[in-house]
Amino acid sequence: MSGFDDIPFFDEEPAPRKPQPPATGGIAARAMAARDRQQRPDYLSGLNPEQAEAVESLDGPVLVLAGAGTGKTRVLTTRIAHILSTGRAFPSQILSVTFTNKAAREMKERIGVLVGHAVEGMPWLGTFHSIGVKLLRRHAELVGLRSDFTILDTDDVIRLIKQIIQAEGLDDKRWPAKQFAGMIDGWKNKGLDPAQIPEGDARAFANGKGRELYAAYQNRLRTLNACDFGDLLLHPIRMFRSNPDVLKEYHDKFRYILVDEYQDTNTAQYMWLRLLAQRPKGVPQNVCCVGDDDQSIYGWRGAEVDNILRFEKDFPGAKVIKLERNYRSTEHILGAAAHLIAHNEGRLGKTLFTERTDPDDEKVQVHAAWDSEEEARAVGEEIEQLQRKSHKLNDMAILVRASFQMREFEDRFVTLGLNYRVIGGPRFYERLEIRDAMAYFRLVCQPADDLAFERIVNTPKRGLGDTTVRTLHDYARARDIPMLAAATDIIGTDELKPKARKGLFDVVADFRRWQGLLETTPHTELAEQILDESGYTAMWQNDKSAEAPGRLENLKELIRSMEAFESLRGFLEHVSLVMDAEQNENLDAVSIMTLHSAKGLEFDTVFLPGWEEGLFPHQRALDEGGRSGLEEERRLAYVGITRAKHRCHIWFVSNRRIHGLWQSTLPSRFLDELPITHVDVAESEQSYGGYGRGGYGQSRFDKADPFQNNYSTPGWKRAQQNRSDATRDNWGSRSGHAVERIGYGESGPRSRTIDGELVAKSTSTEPSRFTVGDRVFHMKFGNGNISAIEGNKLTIDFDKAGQKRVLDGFVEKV
DNA sequence: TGGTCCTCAGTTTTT
DNA sequence: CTGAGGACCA
Repeated sequence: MSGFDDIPFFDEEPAPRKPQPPATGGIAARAMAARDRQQRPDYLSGLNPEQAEAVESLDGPVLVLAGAGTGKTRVLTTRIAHILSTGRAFPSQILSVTFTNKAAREMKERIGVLVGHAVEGMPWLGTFHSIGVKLLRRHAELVGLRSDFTILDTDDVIRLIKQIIQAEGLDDKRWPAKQFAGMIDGWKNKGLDPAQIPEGDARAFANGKGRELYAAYQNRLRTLNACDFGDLLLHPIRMFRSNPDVLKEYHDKFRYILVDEYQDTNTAQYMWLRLLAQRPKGVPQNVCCVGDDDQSIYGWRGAEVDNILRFEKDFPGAKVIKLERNYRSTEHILGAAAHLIAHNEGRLGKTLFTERTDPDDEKVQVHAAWDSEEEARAVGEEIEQLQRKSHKLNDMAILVRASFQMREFEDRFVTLGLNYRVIGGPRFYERLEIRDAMAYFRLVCQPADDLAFERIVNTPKRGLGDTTVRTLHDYARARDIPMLAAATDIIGTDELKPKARKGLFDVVADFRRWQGLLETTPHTELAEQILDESGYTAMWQNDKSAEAPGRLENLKELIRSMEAFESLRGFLEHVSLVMDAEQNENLDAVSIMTLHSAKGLEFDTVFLPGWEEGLFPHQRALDEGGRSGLEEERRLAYVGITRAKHRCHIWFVSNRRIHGLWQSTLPSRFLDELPITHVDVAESEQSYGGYGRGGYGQSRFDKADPFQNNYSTPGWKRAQQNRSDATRDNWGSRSGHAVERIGYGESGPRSRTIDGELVAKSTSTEPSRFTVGDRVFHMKFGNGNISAIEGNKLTIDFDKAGQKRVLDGFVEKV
């Protein structure tokens, strides 16, 4: 390597004020390094020995196995600061990859703080995808694109695929575009071209046309000058493979490579990294990957834990550093988490420990509730109690397995007047009105963006229905021109009816005018003008529906958020990659989110509701993922527990409403995998009965608490047995215990209570043992009369609880 | 073209 | 039970 100034890139920073980076391994470098070791700079002083080693091992491959709360981000950022301040590389010579924009943003901030003075940029710190875009914009022509290609999001992709399926003369109902989009995504995650996909996969869709459709889709993307998210990884890989000279430029350029959350990389990302990390024999591969195999929870979307497990083979001579000293949680929380995760096989094996022990630290609490309503109520009460002891709501979080669980908490918090915020719900940029507006902007910047054209050509209504659009589409395809251009042509002919022609004429004129203003008018102003002149704003102003005002407000917000950008183009690029909008952090509120979105976060108090078989671990994970599915669920549980700093409260319920029907549930097997030494079973003052309090009968907890005798009540033991049985057929065994009785009615069908589908199907043909008008008793709702029967689903008018629908296994004739 | 009815499905999510 | 998406009719 001769240096950096002969690398022909123009966006790199000018000559540094700091010391010149000497050639690696040079005498000066070693002297400087020695000096730095003697006078350890500030930023190194707070590190523990393992962290310091991870930061200072700069030559050769390094794998940092960073357990939860062990200072992973700190190591990464300090390592970069160290590289910079020892003059080993310029910011532009460090490639640093994260998975989310948020992680990238945080790293930039923290590096800035560490280095003190302004570090220009870190132009190559970003997500795999944003770095992919950057590479592609420079070398687009090498993969058959123009550098102004557009990036399609999921919605665009689905619409495009739908068109392709229809164009093939296939029934798009039988072969849903969404499903195929998922398949393509899966293939791209694995780095597969149409030619490379497995024969079985190719046959599985559309009577064996899978491969053909995938190829057609790629062709279509190329004509549209567009990429989907997968292409942002695959195109650079293709480009590097077929242009070794270009790859070499980047080899010379990137002196250090860092990868965050390595356990989440998929095969394509892995190939990408391998390519960039290649070095001639004898040249050290300065790759540093940071991750935690125990926190790999994205297998279902293509992440390969294997990548991290295989690191030492992939990068010979790699140094592996484990960070196990935890700075986040109490010993009880760590003890519980460690014991749980130890049930997984195929781990690299870390055990977190902490040096702080405080006898006042609370153990992990396990609570039982009668049903999910009570669960929400009780959690709400706990939160209020903590609040009274002046704990901040911001320090509390409810982490659920599936988003439908959020609703009951939200309902409850609304009635309590408790502030909450839902993290991860539908996103700002995915809203209808925002996407419409964006389509207008896209088409102004990108006249060839047919998907944008089709989206808004008749929004607001301009009398341009399906027929017109199809005519335009065919016209454009036949001549291989964009649809907007086709529209321009076609209005000069008499191919359209006068009404459509007029409408189209106006649209074309509008866009031509806006395009003309692109360079001269400030972009926020132009954006507003576009929305007004197109009639889009008016469309919502005239809309009387309840959402309309909100939508208008969102449009204003959209314009406002554009102010931070220099141009419409810059804004569009940002949005296509960064779909998140910032949350209001000033409000003190409880966070509600899924376990998946909680990864990387921490809270003083964490509530983990819904620890029941079938929900957590999720039935589908077990059915589809088998053993590895179960292990991933267990890692998810591990992630959940390790989010907590001081208090971790786990809940399970006996009855949960699934698809509108009340079903009885069994405690999660994960509860049994917690160590009793670090866990307390919460004894609650209040009745677990909920409705039962009023005298409909006793809650099962009045008689038997499943936690008595260290989790060894007969019911629970039996539940354990049933679960571990390979055959799911022995549901007949039962005793007088309440748990059993609820789930498997005396003479009811032999069906699994957790799995709603099985229950529903297995009985649909059998005649019901009940008839309308029967007087029945239900454990939760008490007495009532049957008013309707559908298969095994009963509609019952309860005396006190009102009308409910329940499964027949839950009630008895009186 | 717009609204209403019906059917169907129903984990997790980033880019 | 809910929400989405499609079919169907005015």
